[in-house]
Amino acid sequence: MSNSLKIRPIVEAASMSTRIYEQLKAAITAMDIYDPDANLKLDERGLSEQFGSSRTPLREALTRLDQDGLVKILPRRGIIIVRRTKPEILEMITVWAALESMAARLVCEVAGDDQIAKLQQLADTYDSTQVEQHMSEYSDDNIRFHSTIIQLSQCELIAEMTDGLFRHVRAIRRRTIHEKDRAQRSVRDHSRIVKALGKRDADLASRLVREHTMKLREHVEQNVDLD
Amino acid sequence: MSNSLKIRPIVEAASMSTRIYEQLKAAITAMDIYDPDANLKLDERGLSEQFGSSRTPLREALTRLDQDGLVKILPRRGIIIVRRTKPEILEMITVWAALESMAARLVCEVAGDDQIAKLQQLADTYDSTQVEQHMSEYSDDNIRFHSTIIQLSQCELIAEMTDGLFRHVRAIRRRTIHEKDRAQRSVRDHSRIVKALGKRDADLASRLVREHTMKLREHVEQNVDLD
DNA sequence: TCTTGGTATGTGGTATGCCAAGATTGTTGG
DNA sequence: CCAACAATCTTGGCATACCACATACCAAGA
Repeated sequence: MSNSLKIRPIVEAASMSTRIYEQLKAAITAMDIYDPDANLKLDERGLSEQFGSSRTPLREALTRLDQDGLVKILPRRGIIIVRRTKPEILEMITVWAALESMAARLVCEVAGDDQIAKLQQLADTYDSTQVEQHMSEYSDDNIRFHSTIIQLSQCELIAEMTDGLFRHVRAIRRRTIHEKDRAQRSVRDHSRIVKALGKRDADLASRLVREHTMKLREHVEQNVDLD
Repeated sequence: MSNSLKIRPIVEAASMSTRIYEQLKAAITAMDIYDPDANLKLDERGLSEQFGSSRTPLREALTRLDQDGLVKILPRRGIIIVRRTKPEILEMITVWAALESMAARLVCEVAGDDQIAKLQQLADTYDSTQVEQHMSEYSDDNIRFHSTIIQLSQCELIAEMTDGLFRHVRAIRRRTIHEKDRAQRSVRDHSRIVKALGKRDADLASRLVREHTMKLREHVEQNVDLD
């Protein structure tokens, strides 16, 4: 045993409004906002009561969510959780493609071989022949693969920006049709991407990443129906 | 004369907080925040008095500015206008490159020939030999060229995201050294970009745009000194 | 039954006041 | 003269009250 005091850093108590903001964000992210029966209306006074606070910090949280684009505040009409239209979702995927493509380029420059090896591991978790049996898990690991690329790029801003995009895109995944072919192709794409990163071929890697994500765009455009 | 009343819809007045938000954003954008003598501290109570409002709408505006990353609210310490660090600026330029590069790709697909012609016009305004004499105007036209590409991509999201980036990058332009060589090369780059767009060569156009912006990144990295 | 003005209610916007926690200044004991 | 402590000021966080506008409901008249 150590002979020194074991001090854990004081968890800096977040302000009430910040905690409310985070809780609401998590709650909105978790719910299926594209369910036609979903209740998208928020009640300021009711919520402030539930959180045991006054309206002021709650309103600050809502302002931030509004700024994030998660809710829309309509003066004297109410606060609603926003549903993205299909064109908006497609734009998000396009931007995602642009950012991750650049991230791949950066990875080629700054990542260590060991880090790329870890990426390899993520890509190899699933064999393309057995993906179909583990679709639900694959979905998460798929996201993990992509966000790992972004992490390895060491570009904090790209990480921030894609974080918001993932949140929205994830929400409509429940509405996507899972073709088995797509999953298999996805696994193969990942493998190719890792290989390009390993060879430090920035042009190839960024192209593959872009094309891979744009395939998703195509898929959503053709197979996802909101409303 | 018509026999019916001619009524025009009441222009819905923006809320106090929104107007304050916009004014503050414009004011912060306009000032030189990297001037060592700049006063970066904001006073809630003082400002609310200046705006002739109470603290509440002002605080909402500040919350939004905080969310935008323009100011930082430090509990019980004050509100300060944030200065970007050099690494942050470099990341912004990188993201800008990624987004505009994708925009160029989209332009190849969706823009009409007439629109590209208009872009050509912007690019041709300056001859590479006479740019040096009109540096200040060129600076604005330069931005105009790039934001036009983004407009023509018809991707609203890219437009939004780059808008915030431009705001920050523009702020440090006052601190950049204007080498005449750079301006000349810039003009030539623009010309090449337009040509690629005209030929609908998406790969080439996106590459040129990316390289062009990354040159700026390089330039800022080597020649701009904040603090 | 249908139209229509009135009214009650819901909802976000704003004003104001108090509080707690840093920051600052002043004071005192060594 | 200076360090340490205390009083005071500053400043953002929060609670509460009231307002203006949107909406829904209702009743009276056609």
